[in-house]
Amino acid sequence: MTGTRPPAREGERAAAPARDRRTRPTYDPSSLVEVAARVFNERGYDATSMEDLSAAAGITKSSFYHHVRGKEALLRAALERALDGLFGVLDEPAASTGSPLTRLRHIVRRQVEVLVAELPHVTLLLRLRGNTETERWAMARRREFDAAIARLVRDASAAGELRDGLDPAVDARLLSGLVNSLVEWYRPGRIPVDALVAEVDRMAFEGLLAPAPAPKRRPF
Amino acid sequence: MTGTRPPAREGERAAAPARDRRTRPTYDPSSLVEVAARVFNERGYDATSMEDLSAAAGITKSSFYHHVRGKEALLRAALERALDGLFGVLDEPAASTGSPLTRLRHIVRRQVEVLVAELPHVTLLLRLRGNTETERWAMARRREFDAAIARLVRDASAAGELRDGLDPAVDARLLSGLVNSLVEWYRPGRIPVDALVAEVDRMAFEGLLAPAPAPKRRPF
DNA sequence: CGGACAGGCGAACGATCGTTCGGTCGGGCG
DNA sequence: CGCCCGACCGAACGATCGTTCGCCTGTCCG
Repeated sequence: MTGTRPPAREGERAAAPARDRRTRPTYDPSSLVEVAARVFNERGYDATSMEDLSAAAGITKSSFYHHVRGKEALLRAALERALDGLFGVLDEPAASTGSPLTRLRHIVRRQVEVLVAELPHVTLLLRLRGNTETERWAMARRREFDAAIARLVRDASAAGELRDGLDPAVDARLLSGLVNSLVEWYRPGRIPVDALVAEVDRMAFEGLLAPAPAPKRRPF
Repeated sequence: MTGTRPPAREGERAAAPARDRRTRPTYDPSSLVEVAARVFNERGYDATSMEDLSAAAGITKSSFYHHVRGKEALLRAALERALDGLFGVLDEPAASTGSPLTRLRHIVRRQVEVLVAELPHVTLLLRLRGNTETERWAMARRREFDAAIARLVRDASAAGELRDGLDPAVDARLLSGLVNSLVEWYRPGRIPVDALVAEVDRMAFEGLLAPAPAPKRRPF
């Protein structure tokens, strides 16, 4: 990191609890994970120093180590939260009842909601490069999730519920890519979550195009 | 980088030209940029050391500096190549003739082709965090490109060429996200480029769903 | 009142980072 | 031949990294 640092937004330090000091649980582990995930996403995991993290929490680097085992432990905690959210969707009853297409659409819609609810943690998950054992573990779990989606797309295609002439393997990738790309631009509060869910669902399954005025297909 | 390194694939060093040494232009700048872009993508820019880069080129770190100004210069060169490819699409005649929808579809299809042709460089561009001045410059240029897409989506929507009830701003983001997500999984040779282009186009504009057997809309 | 203790701090550790420097080697050319 | 110069290298630079250590300070409990 010889490079000049980004502007380092105002009040970044203010993330610390507003307790006027010297009251009991100043920093609980889970709130520190949240702070860490946010800074990891701003700078990238590798470019984030423990100094950056402790400063964002409002204490010095050495104090920070009283609450946290290390940098990689913070990463793992954040990634677990993301993965728990995603796999939780697969465990819902609606994820395994009905036609493949019905289940797929339900999972996609819920996946969008989890992405928004756990935005920093899922963002972190989607940007891993696999440099440490922790990262490779999380990437493997993420691949399992994607594989579940891919299986559903394949089943829906086999059941004739998807457009003809498409490659289910490619479409599964594109579908995941479409959903996951949310983390690159969505910020809470800009648009309501249910509107976002509807927009993603319609684009993925119905496309952007206006319906043809006089459909040539299946003329009767 | 305290973490254990990824397996470091076989023959990574073999990227160096097979010249049996001591012949003239052993390493030209542009091939080194290519090597660097590849390693940057594998490890992430910040996690990549000059040692990693020089080893991938087959020479020592100090020798590497005879061919290259520095780490950030390599990044800039790679990013320029990506941006030149993308903006080149906007300059094509077909990008400014015809209806907004026609122009949009052409740009999207060409954008996919550029992504594939310049896969490592565009991948690098899409993963920037903005830690250095070079990164922030490239991110700004990338935003200009995305803004051009967003403008076309808005125009197509205003012309009634897109499905009703959609938010053009959101759809532009989703469309870019869909296309850009290619860099996360596409590898050359797996599927032909034109098949990929067709698949992206159909998913984005027509959706995954099979057409309804008896269309209720516009019954005559 | 006193000792335990958690929270916080400055200073320092070994490692690794990007970069520089001085020097060796060997083919091309006057 | 002798000189030059580009390719290459080992060693070292200051900076910064993640992590540890010893110490101080207030608070709570017995």
